[in-house]
Amino acid sequence: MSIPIPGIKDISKLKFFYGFKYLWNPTVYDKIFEKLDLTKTYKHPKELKVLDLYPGVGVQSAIFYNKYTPKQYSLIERRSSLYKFLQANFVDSPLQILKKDPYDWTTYSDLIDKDKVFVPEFQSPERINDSFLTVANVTGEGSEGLIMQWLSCIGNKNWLYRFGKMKMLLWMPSTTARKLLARPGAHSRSKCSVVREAFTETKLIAISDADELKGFDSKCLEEWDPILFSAADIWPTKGKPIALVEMDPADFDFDVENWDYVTRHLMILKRTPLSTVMDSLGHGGQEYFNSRITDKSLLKKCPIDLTNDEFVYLTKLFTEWPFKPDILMDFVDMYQTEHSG
DNA sequence: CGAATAAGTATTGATATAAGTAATAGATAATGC
DNA sequence: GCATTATCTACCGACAATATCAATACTTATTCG
Repeated sequence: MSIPIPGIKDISKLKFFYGFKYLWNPTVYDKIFEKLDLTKTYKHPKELKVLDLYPGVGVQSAIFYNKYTPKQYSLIERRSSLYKFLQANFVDSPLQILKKDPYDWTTYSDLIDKDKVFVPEFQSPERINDSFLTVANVTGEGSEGLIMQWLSCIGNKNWLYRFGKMKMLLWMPSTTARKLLARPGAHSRSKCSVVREAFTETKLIAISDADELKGFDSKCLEEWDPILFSAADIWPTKGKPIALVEMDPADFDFDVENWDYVTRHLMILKRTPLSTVMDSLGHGGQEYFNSRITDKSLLKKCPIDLTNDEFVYLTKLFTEWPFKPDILMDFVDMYQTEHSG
């Protein structure tokens, strides 16, 4: 018995979407799931537990369940109009609808540790966890910060990432996807691009506006070959385009705290050559790094041009620096006026 | 030379930065009579 | 049915700073009749 998929007729009656957007067209979902080829990772879908964050109208949730019938499928949806919609559409369905806020850290500790309503299995990081998947829709223009926080959880191996290399399927605004996926030297290369490069293997899977592809690396696009659909396939239709990204945690081995300090401070002056920018890591940094960096061509590069491997190399030099500043003392206080005096 | 064009550069305005989300108002739904 | 109360969503106020980037206006340099 399959779960009925909510149609656009009903979806469009809903008033509030909280600035989020949802793909509703099942045809596009068919293409997406065909492309994702999830059974490659999840050989035994019957053992799979899925956490669905901000499922919204639940079209994807229903299609996913019908396709794979996982062991457990939990939707975390707090916003009342959407929660009610899910309740109404999925009565007596195996989908578990929980009225909790995906933004709150306590939601997860309650779910997993306290109430044990959704308990994922830990798997060692040799491979992608094949019994635990998270899908999320964070397409709200104002919620970009949440994605970035989740990403840093991969680096800290906390939050849901304490259960190993958990794959995440993540809907986000196209502009966010562009920033995340930017390669060295690209216009939108930023700290978060480096974070993504350092901790994950990430692919663009689908996007709601072909024009947006201009902002992505053409070599990568060839490899990803994302599915293009249209604004008419999403609801609400107005607003900025959205993108689906597949994010797998990757192996990394470096001091995350120092690396974070180095990348953050260098990327502030991302178009200034290393030969002159290194003082931003601390007094005397320029002298130190100029003497330590043997490769002259690296000194000519700017932070925006650096790969993560190069950032890791700089981090190594940084940790070896006898006069390096105390990175724990590093809170950038923009509004110093409040405290001086 | 001196006018036309090319190249350089100062000025302005827009956008992104990082990454716990402040607060309060004003509309809608629920309640009570 | 209607007034009152409770609940819910919408307001980017702290980017009250800085760098970069694109567009434009304005100088200076170069070409060539």
